[in-house]
Amino acid sequence: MASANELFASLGDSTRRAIFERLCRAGEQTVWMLTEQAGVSQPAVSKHLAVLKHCGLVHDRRRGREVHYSAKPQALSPLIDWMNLYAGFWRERFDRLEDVLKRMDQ
Amino acid sequence: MASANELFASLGDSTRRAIFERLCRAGEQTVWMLTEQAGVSQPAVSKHLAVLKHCGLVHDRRRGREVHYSAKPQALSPLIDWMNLYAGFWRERFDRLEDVLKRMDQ
DNA sequence: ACAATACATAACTCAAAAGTTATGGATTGA
DNA sequence: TCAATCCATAACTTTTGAGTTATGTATTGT
Repeated sequence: MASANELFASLGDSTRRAIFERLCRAGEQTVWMLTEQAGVSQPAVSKHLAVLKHCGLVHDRRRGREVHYSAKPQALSPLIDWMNLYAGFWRERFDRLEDVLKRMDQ
Repeated sequence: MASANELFASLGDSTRRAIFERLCRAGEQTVWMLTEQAGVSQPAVSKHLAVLKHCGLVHDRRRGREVHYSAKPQALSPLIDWMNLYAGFWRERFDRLEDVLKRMDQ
């Protein structure tokens, strides 16, 4: 499980976060599909994906010469924990979110 | 209100996040108190505080020649919204999958 | 008034990382 | 088998930003 530190650093880059968001919204995507809309070169996208993969935010599935990436939002849970700790005020909103994440673990 | 982008970038630096965490835990602190435990120089701390202030994560209160900084965790709310959004996408798909599985049982 | 303290800003250095092009390995289709 | 495609890695360049030292601006105490 990645640390909150790694997760914040990972999602701190806007290009990388856009890739993660697209995987969340549009589901599984090949590297080429991601490259088409990322605004950067294919190697740049591959490097971002490697970073995301390193902290568990994405999963890759090889099919022939294509590699399909998908989001793993469960990996966000250390961030949820961090927020829970430092933003106690917003308890109610967190409780709903925690339920979601618990179901994700199963 | 700062964007999720700015917040992620702000908290992506570990020194800066340590400062924010200390303000959350220990309450109001002067720049000097923060410098003593930050492991970096006073100007570095001031710059981090400026970044945190720019996205609303801290508030400063001048008292004579001291400046007291305090955390404003409410500023984290765009991050909470972001998490709710992207964990929510996952939940939707989970629900759809559940529906599919239920129909398969029948 | 003057020295000392607290902080911010300026100017700069330097390292990390985001980007590039070039290339290699694996797979598919002809 | 051979050209084309998909992706990753290597090598390199460039930019960003975190750190430094030096200095400026208030404010306090004597």
